[in-house]
Amino acid sequence: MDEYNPLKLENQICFPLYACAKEIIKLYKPFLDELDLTYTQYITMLVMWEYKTTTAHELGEKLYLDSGTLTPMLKKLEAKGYLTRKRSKTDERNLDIAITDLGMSLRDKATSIPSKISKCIPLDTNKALELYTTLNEVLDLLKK
Amino acid sequence: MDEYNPLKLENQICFPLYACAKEIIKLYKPFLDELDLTYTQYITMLVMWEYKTTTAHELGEKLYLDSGTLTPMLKKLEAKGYLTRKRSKTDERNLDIAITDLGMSLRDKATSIPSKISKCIPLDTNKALELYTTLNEVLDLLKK
DNA sequence: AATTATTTAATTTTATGCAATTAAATTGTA
DNA sequence: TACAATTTAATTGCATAAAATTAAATAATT
Repeated sequence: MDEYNPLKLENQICFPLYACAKEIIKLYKPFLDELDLTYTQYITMLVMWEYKTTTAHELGEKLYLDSGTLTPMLKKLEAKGYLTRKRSKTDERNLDIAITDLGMSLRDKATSIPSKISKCIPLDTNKALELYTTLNEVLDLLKK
Repeated sequence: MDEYNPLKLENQICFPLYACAKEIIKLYKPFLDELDLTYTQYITMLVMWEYKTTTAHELGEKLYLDSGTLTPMLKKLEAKGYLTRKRSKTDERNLDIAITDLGMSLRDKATSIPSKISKCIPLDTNKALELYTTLNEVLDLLKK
């Protein structure tokens, strides 16, 4: 019997998380291709569909992304006509982001994605619920 | 009471996974900096410490990485003197990877990392065990 | 009012990550 | 033996991702 080896790939908490995240994001690809969105653009649109307006800073906090990733990506979404970027009137350091009608109309095409993805993931509903509850908890606690 | 909205960020299975993976990999940064390894280089060394020799192809399968990511990274690890890259004698399409003594000596410095990381992650041992058991199961099932 | 500190987006650099293509080697088959 | 199909690493192009730096604007302090 081998001794427990903490340096084994599968015994580290990071690796299954890392690999699983990549593999599951890959599942979204064919569906997102139909919407001409990359994965990061998709999660950005998820926030925009829900809140309609926000700031670059707030988006970064919600998505765990910094301006180095956000800035060029938001410019692309603006170029596609899905949102607008505008300096805030009250504090010009802030960048206000607002969804457009075109961006809002994309939402209908996206509603079917979550259920399609669920079918591709080999986890029963309870296990899946438990999984993302745990992960959301960890995320929350890591923030502090 | 709001209706359940599957398009909410936190209700998608992908997002907590994606964000959690990123945040947790970030925790490794200070420890890996001491070893002059990036995260992907670290998980590559985890495999090398365990198996000593392998091929580029096998590494890709274990780490869920393709040659576009592996090739330049393996060259960097070779440049640091931690491993060697050599065409296989029996099949020159294969690239044999072998750990060096210098690479092997790195292992001692890495043994303390997993326990240090565990202390940074707000999850009790059982919950953590359950988490990566579930994730490893999903990974396994996704392969089929 | 002037100066300093803070906040924020943008920029730069380095490292993944992945799809698509290429090129070399091997295998299978007629 | 030839030749087509397959396998594999390498290359290319594009999109993140994160750290470090820069620059602009605002807030705080004296």
